[in-house]
Order: sequence, then structure tokens, then C-alpha cells
Amino acid sequence: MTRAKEAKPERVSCEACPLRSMSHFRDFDARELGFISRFKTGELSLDPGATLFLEGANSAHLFTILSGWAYRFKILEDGRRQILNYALPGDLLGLQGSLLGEMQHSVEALTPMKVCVFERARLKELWETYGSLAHDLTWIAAREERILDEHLLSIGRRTALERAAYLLAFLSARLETLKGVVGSTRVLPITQTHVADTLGLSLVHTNKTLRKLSNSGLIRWRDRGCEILEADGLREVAGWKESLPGRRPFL
Amino acid sequence: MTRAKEAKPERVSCEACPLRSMSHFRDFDARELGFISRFKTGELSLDPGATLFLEGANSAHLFTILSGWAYRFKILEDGRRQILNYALPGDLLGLQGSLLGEMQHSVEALTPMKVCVFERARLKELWETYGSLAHDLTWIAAREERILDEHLLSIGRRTALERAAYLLAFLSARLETLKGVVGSTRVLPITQTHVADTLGLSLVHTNKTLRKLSNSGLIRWRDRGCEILEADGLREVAGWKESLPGRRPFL
DNA sequence: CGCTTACTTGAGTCTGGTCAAACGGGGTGG
DNA sequence: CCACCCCGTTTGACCAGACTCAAGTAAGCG
Repeated sequence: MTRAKEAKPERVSCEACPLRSMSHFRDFDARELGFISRFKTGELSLDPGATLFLEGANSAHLFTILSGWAYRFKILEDGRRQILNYALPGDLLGLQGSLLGEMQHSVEALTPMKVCVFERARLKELWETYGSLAHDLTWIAAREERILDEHLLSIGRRTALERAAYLLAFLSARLETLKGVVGSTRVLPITQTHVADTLGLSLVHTNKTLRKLSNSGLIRWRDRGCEILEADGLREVAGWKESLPGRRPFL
Repeated sequence: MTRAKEAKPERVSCEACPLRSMSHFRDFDARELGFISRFKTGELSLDPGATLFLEGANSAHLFTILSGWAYRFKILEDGRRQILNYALPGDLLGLQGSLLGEMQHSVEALTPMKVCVFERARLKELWETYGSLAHDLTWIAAREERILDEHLLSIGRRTALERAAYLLAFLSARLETLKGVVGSTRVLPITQTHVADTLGLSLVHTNKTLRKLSNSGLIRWRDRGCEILEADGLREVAGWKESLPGRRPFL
């Protein structure tokens, strides 16, 4: 378990938040912005592999990702691991724990990350006084639920090839919405082990499945990542129609 | 697709709501109760098999279950079906659609049901003016997310036998919290087809798996339902520790 | 009484799992 | 500088859990 780096002295002010300026995210009005600024207590930089939340822990914080990737997962006693979802810039982490008590899943950094730190205790004020943000919070939770629904369908009823194509198409679509904030929108920083643990497949079978997608020219596997060559082709293999919501809120 | 019955003229007033009196649910104060009473626009009775929400539709309503069971599910074009979760008395249905637009899953009644009907449009007032209820709404969404997380772990990484045991233990635990509102807390009103579509298994294999649990004396399959004989035994087979949150909010 | 729905059971097949081994690149300590 | 090791990827051989096909039973209903 890697330690988090010390927060750097200089911090991004919420007014100048790089996410705010993106057309993909809904903007705040002055009053909301004031609250968010007070709500934010700092920033944190994390190395790949660092733990943001540990299953069973009771964290006092919430995070919004400024840059980098993370993933949420659960593990069974004998080590079997299931990755639940990936988190990208603009995503909120730790809401479940804030509302329901202790975390029942872990969260780990996949790449170097920067996150905003919020104080769990201040959430009360948000619900009491900032109705529009309370709405946003529920919206965010509902969105995660919808993603999990689709993922459940995938693991439960799609074949290995469909599953793999769906996952890559999904991540590619998410990345696409972040054009400008992330470097490349075509390379997913995941290993085949991550893919396997997301799809509920063995590593060996995952490798063979991904090979089929490579051979079809839809992706190219490289160093420690997956390059998306034809997102449309992936979507077709997966039998995927729906798109992700357009403009969305964040905190 | 069965039609919903006409709402009966007599309706349960929120003041006398049978769910409120249960120790399992958090109670409202007078102000909240006033809002909920205005928020509720009627009641609906549904036959088994009736559709509450249809994937792709844009419903103007939200429901809270007063009695009976429903289930949420998605289907692929070729008919493969995945059941996402079950909904019992006190559960809220349709929140996803209210926030994100059209429904991306369907909901169907499993037994005869009674539901409270709420107007989607009035939610705005809830966020703006009733902070405690806004909190509850987020709480409810976070709880569903947590359930889906666990379910995802189950389908992705547990064996068929573990999965089956987990599902039955989970449903049994949920029923247990509703002692008093439901008739028996030991009989789940589901068919093996439902179990199969929840676990991501074929019907035949599900049958053989459930047989093992029967032969171990943990359950007894009957008519169109599953009788739980030893919930602890099921939990053990599933390797399940966590319990569901105690007192919880509802609308 | 015939039809439908739910549950059973057996036989054969196949998708996906396990085991084993090897390769290549990057880091590290001798 | 090089040997070694670790991690991520790849491949082949074999195995098994889960699927499909098929058929049969039992209960409920018009």
C-alpha cells in the first residue's frame, strides 16, 4: 500500500477549476461556488497503486478527481477481486461511505492522481441550504447506479467477447467526454488483469478474448494500456446503443 | 403486459402509513409529513406481472411500495434478461428516470402490489426546501448502489452455489426487516427463472444448484416460491458477513 | 380434459477455467 | 555492465463448470 504524497502548498482555486470550464460539466452560480470553495479543504496527489479508501474503513473525507484514474473494487476473503467501476476526472468518490457509514469497497489509484478533498461533516449544510447541489448529489448517485445496472447486465448475460467490447467502448466513451482535461482520449491505462477482474473472467481467457478484438483491428494492446482504434466497432460487437448523459453536474 | 387496476377511492393517509410505524424505518416530523402528504398524488394496485416502468419510457411518476414485491431488469435485443434487484415495501422506484431522463430498465410486479404515487415534478421542492428529505433521497440512492456493488461481486466472482446462497440469504435478510408488514418472512415469492436471470445462470443449471441447497436442508422449494429453512447456513455457504443497515429512511 | 407454467433430470457440448511455461522490458543490486 | 527478477502478456494442453437440447412430471386453470 503506497502512501499518498503530501499535498502541495499551491492549490487550484475552485473559481479556476479546470473542470468547470469544460462544456461537459454544468457550471456553478456564484453562491454555489462560494459553498464549494468552503467545502473543499485541500488537495491530494497520489501515486499509482495508492489507496484512496479501504474496505471497512470510516473515512472523514470525500474526493472529487481533478486528474487521473482510479477504480473501485471489492475482494473476497480468498483473494478473488471484482472491479466495480472506474473513476475519472469529475467523479465523486466516497459518497456511499459518507451516507451509509463504513466503506464496503476499496478505491485505488490507477495512474498518478490529483483529487480535491471535501469534509464529510459539511455535507449536512449542503442538503440544508443548497438545494441545487443536493439535487446534483442525488443525480450523481443515480448515474453511478445506472452504470452499475448496465455493468450487471454485461457480466450476467453477455458473452466474454461482448463483455470485453462493452467495457472498452464504455471507457472509451467516458474518456471522450473529457477531451482537453486528459492527454490522449484513445489510450486506457489499464492492464489485462484489470479487465479480467472487471469482466469476471480469468486472466488467461481475457487475454485470448482481447486478442480477438486486436485481430479484428478494433484495439491495439500496448505497454500497459489499451489503444482504442475503432470505438464504433466495439459498440457494435457489444450490441450497445445507449449513450452517456451529456452535460452533467459535479462537485 | 397486464394493465394496472384502477386506484381505489380509499387511500392510506400518510399520517397512518403502516410503514411509518415500523421501527425499521425512520419516522418523519410534522413538517416533513406535511410535504409527503402533498407530494403523494394517489395509490395504485397492481397484479403480478404488471409493468410499473418500461425501459425507454419517460414516466412522470415515482412510486414507493406499500405492499408486495417487484423486480428491476434489463433485456438484450435477443431476449437475454438480467434481473438487477428486487424491490420490497418501503422501496422507492423510478428515481433514476426522474433524474436522468428516460428509464433504462424495466420494473415489473412479482406479486400483487400497492404503491404510493408521487409526482416527479414536485421533487424540485423537496431539494429546495426539505434538506432532511434530500439527504434521505441521496441515502436511498447510495444504498441501492451498495447493493448493486455486492451483487456485481457475486455474479462476477462467486461460484454458482455461492451466488445462489448469497441471493437467497440477501432476500431473506431484507424480508426479515419487514416483519409485520409482510405475511411470512420465510417464503420468497420467486420462480427459478427469476433466480436464474438474477444470477446470470441458465435455468437448468440454476435448478441443479438450488437442488444442492435443498439437499443440504437450507431451503425447500415449493409451489412458486422458496422457503428459507436456515438463513445462517446460506450466509455461510455464500461467505457473507455484512449486514444491511438498521433503521433507514424512506419516502 | 387439454393447455400452460414451473420444476426435474439426463446426455452431450462448449465456453471459459486451471496449470504450466515462456517471452520481453524495465528496474536493481552486485 | 550484466545477471536477475518482477510484472504484464502470450500460448498450449487439458479440465470442468455451465449451457443446450430434449423429454418428462406435476399442479393449476378454462
